[in-house]
Amino acid sequence: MLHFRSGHISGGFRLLTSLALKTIRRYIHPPPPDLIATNNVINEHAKRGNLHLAHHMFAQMPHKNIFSWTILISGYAQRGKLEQCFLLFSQMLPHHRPNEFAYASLLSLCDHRHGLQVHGLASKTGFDAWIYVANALIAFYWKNSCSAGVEAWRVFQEMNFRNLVTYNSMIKGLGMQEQGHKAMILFVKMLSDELDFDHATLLSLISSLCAVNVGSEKAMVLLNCLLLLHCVSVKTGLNLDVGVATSLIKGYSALSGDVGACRKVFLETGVMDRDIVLWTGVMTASVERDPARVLVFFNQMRREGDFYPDCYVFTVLLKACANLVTERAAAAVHSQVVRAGFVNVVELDNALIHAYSRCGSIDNAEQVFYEMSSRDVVSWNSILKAYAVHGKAETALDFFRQMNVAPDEATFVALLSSCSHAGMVKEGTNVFDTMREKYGIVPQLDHYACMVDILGRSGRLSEAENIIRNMPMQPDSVIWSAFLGACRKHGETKAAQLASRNLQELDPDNSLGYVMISNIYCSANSFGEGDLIRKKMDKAGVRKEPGLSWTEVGHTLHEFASGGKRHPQIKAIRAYLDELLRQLKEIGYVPETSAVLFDVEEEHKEEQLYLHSEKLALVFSLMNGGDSSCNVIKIIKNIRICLDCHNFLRLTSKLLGKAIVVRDANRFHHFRDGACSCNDYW
DNA sequence: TTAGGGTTAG
Repeated sequence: MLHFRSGHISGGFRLLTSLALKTIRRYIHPPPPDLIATNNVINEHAKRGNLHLAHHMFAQMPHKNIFSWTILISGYAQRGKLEQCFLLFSQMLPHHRPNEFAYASLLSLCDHRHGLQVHGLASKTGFDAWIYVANALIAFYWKNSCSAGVEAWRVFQEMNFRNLVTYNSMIKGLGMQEQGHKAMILFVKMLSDELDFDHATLLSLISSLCAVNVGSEKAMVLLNCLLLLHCVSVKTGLNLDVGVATSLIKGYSALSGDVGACRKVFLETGVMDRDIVLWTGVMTASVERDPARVLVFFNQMRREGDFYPDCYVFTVLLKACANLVTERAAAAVHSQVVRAGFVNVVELDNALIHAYSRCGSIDNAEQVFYEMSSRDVVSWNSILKAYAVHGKAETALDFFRQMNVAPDEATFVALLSSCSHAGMVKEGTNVFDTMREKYGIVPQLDHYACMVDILGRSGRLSEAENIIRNMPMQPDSVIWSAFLGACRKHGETKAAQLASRNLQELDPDNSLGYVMISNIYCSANSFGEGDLIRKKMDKAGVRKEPGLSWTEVGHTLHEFASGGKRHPQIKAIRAYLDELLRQLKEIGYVPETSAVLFDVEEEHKEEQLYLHSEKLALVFSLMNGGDSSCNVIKIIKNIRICLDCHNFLRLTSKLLGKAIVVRDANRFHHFRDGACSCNDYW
């Protein structure tokens, strides 16, 4: 079928005439059967990626026709071999006029410069009006667009005839440029043009919705679009297509975080249809909210299908291990990665650095980083972030000086949080200035939050407040909670009231805005006012996150709640704890009763302190021989560690000569010989 | 023979 752009009618007509003549000639003088047979064999080899063999056969051919050349060019194009494609294309020119497939193949892998040359040549020969070439031009311009797709729109608008691929390419391109709402509008136009859509249309549309970077109001609109597209896919049966199902899973995960909806889409696919991409999609959807489920899915995938995990699967698995904070699982995945032969895969190594760091093993994270043959900005940011949360700010700053790739926004978040964890005001301020002046990176909310934390916690509250007042965007809840934390540390009740009010307004479900100010009042013995705040919080239906700790003994992760009433071994734990406390008191432990913020008698305050979840977890680990796989006792805690528990763990490490690592909500504390890596600044 | 689903720095 031929189609012409306006203004190219005469060129198109000449082309039509010449092609018609060629067709007639081919009819009168058909190519010999052996030529067709050889072309077919070369095509098979090229499609399967046996390009050496295909090229060898091509070179041996005494007579080649346009198909022989085009088949090989397409084969190289599909494997991304730009140089070979161009070489073949130019070698073909003296013998044959390139056809639309040659142009389209070439365009599919062109960079901007080469693509413009191909477009120029196609225009000269009139081939740019052919729908195959025009569609390929649309895809090319979206991929290489520097102007939000202006050129792609121009090609689209100048086409007299558009088909399914035209619309699919436009929708895909709009998605790539984060214009999902426009993709939906185009989909409606496509329907009004009475064009049928297919699985690729839905797939691109759904993906385009996830790519839009919007606030919460627009997220609702996008979620409604997703629900609509889900209905359309069910109605047409396209939800059974494995690609559509994968994009639906990603859509629900990104726009609603509804793990149940993701699982439902997954279960609707046929067991035999499931491929590794679908499995990766459903695992990724669970990795933040239900990381344990990722491991369940992984085992199910191995049982159900003949799949060998690839880099993507391993990367998601490692993220699940990081979120589960189990070094044993991370190390097991690491050994599988090595056995599967994945070496020097930068994304995988980055995920390993992150997983080891989050599981408390900075040494292993460091080792992975050292052994990488090439590192990208994520690798550097991952190790810098690791040093930040493990309290190694000097090392982070030193590594930054050695960084041989351009830093980005995340680099400076890592550096500023290093300084904030270590209380390094001068260095932090210097990093903040350098980022703007030397690297031209405009500070975002995260950077301002770090600066408020650095200045506020060091006691420079008025400077921190100035940052909040003068920042170019509206401060968010993270900024106010950093400021509120600083106010609590320095007993600044008045400033805390302001921060608390803002926090309650910006994040009404967050208990922090209530709990912190209530604690400030209680610390100042204003129990009445503290109680009032708690009542206000209850009335608003906001619940304080209960203090929980976890420790791994044997192969099981044990959970402890503050008070430990529900733990089956609580009697034995308390007996062990009493003896430990007696010995600790002998070496100078004094219960920090100011850490108990209720209006109760002193002796009851002590009693409450002793039952904090991390103390129970530590005792349980000691009673059961700790984690026998390593010499370190590791405890994970969901909220910030209190002053008394910090003292208790510091002295226990001295008394028993044991290393203890605690990860609280903010960072890691490495206790050894009576000292903590945070230098008691947290 | 053009388009078309999954990964890493919270």
